[in-house]
Amino acid sequence: MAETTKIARNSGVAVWRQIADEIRREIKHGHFKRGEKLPPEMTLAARFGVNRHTVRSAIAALTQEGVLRAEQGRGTFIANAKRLTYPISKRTRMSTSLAEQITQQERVILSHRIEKPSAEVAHALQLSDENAQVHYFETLSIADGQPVSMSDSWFDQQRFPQFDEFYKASGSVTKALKQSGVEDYFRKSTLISAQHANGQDLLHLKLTPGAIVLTAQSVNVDTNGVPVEYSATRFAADRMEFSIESMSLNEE
Amino acid sequence: MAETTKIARNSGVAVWRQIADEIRREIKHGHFKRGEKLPPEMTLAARFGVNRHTVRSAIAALTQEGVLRAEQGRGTFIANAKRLTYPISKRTRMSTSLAEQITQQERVILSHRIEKPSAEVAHALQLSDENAQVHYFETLSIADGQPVSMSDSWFDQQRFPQFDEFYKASGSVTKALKQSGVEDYFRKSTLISAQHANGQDLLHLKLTPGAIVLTAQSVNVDTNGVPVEYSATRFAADRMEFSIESMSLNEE
DNA sequence: TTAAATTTGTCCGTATGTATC
DNA sequence: TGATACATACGGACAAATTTA
Repeated sequence: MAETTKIARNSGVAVWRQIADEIRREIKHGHFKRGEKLPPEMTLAARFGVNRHTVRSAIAALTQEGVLRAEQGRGTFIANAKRLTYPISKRTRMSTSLAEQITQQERVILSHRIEKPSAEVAHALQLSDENAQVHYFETLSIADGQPVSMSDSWFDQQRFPQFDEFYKASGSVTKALKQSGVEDYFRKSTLISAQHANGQDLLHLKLTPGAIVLTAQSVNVDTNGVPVEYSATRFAADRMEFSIESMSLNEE
Repeated sequence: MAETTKIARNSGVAVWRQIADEIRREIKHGHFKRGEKLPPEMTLAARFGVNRHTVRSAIAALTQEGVLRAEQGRGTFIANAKRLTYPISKRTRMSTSLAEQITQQERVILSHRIEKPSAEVAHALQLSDENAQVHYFETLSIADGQPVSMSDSWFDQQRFPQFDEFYKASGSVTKALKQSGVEDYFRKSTLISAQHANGQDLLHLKLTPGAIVLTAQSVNVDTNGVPVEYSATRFAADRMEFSIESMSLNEE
């Protein structure tokens, strides 16, 4: 309650930054529990003896760091930290890889359409036919009620004409591919990058502006080495990390 | 010059967001070259018919996305995009993996000390001795004059007592390990995550607040499977991506 | 069910500081 | 040294979302 914290004016360090540092320190030292509400902006402004906007700058910085999460009308909350681990291995299956870490998971197909592949997709799926068509799916993965990833995936429509029916019926890529005649498949290559969340990500993954998404672009192939799926999945970076066990990785 | 762009007030979309979207669009459509200076805030404010602070909000959002880069006293510049690809494979060597993509590279040892391993480091290096000591190195990697990664790495000091001398002399982990009796070594596991850059990152990697770092924590083992190096490397996410070729990855 | 209060979000305006040219 | 341009901080007003009475 008391204005115990000293804010140094004209010290070379911006006031908003000092406030952010202090709030971060207090969270770290357990003054707040995860999920708990931070005092309102006006209260903090009074406590630190600054304008509300200065507090807002500090909160904005901490939000961006992933330390806080603000919700209009409700308040500002202490974000929780722990990440799920997603193993990237030859036989990674979305549905089984997280099973041990969570109690409940769900996959929602947001949209599906048949389209002409972009150059990127055609190259990944090795489609040389001028008239090639692909199934395009946009899916959302939810673990324990919280969205963790959004995925764009493409499948050869000529080779798998009924794939969409199978996929929609079973909700499983593995099952749909099996019904389409692909007994088994493997992850061939994965490209990992990170960028800021875009509008779509913010909406579906329930992120705040400034949040980070970890992107994995992967090509899955059948037992003959022919690509069957190309996908680009965007994970909420504060909820997920990737692990690669490479004792039998390629030499090169 | 003319105020051609329409800003819709009370449209449900914040004005600063509309301006950010418009500037992003113009950059994407080539209205500006990479490295070129954006018009001053006041000019943009006049063009869009808004207050300077509203333009600042838009610029802040784009800075955070990595689209722009503001420098006090100089101006705001269009950031450049293209990423280097870092292959994560069983025999990845920092010094050789990027050789084809860049013309010049350098590695600087920022600091070295002998310390007691943290629980995390002891576990990774499988050091059970109570009195274990490790070499700790902080290094900076530079490609074509631009910093790309910062690394913390640890080596068993008891097993490799002269490692620091060898490393400092050769500047190569591979050579220093060889001189220490390790003929060959392999990447055993890698953990990848992404977070916002901290103060150290901002300084050494020359990033702006809000920038993203891609983190790879990896354990390297000798031919007997005994850990020889544990490292945590932070890459500037806008300059690097990871690739994993997994035709011979683990089954599990 | 409604209305008021609370809390965060947006936008404007002004003043001053700091860094660069 | 002065002009330019970004950074910080203050103040006020209203909007939007949620919770409380």
